[in-house]
Amino acid sequence: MTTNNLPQGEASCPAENILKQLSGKWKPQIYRLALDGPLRFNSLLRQLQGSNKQSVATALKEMEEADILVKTVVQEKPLHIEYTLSERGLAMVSVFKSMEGFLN
Amino acid sequence: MTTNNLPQGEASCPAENILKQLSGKWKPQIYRLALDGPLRFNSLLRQLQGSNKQSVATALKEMEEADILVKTVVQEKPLHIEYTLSERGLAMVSVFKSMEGFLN
DNA sequence: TCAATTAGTCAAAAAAACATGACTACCAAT
DNA sequence: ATTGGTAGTCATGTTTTTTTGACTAATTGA
Repeated sequence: MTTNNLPQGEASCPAENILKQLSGKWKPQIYRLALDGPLRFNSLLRQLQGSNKQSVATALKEMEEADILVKTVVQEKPLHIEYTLSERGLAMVSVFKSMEGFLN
Repeated sequence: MTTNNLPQGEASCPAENILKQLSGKWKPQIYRLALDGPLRFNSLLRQLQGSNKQSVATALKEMEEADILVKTVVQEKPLHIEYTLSERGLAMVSVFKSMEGFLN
């Protein structure tokens, strides 16, 4: 059992939720790449040096659940999936911008 | 060995460093309490329900190393230690402010 | 001098996060 | 029919983070 039992993913400090949604080994990089355009699984995997399917899949799923990314099935030539920043995800660029002043 | 070998705590994505400095199970709460005034170890421990000495000590040390908190020995009545937000730490309030728009 | 409060450290265990390798399933082209 | 690309899942193992409980050491008040 976890030590503090709060409703559902609710932290005692508001920022905790956002921090969790953005942190982890791959999420910041995924977020950054998503700013440049839609992401595709295998391509992403190749771009994230040292990553692996499992971790990337988990990160994508969590970011989707957190409404940062939106997953779309693209009905085209090779029928594939795209991950794009949601409206909320795009708005979060302000959070990253605010961090840029602290690059020690 | 870690999968990516970059200089020293340098991440491939600038925000990663800041995110690391602020995340962890206790850091956001500690940060928040520090906004209200100087922190003292035992008092902090009591306020952070479900925490433990070790984790709090580690968080404090890391936040000090990241120049978020400053540790001071206070030469007073019961001779104690205080943790206060550094200039940089205080400035980081803007990062937390920017997160407040995303309280899902 | 005894007990409490100050602020921790240390070794070990438990829990959470991350990585590995095998496997699945669909579609398209050869 | 087989190969290769799409996007994953699953069980397992390793690594990192967090917790537990015992211990230390200086200071203070009775």
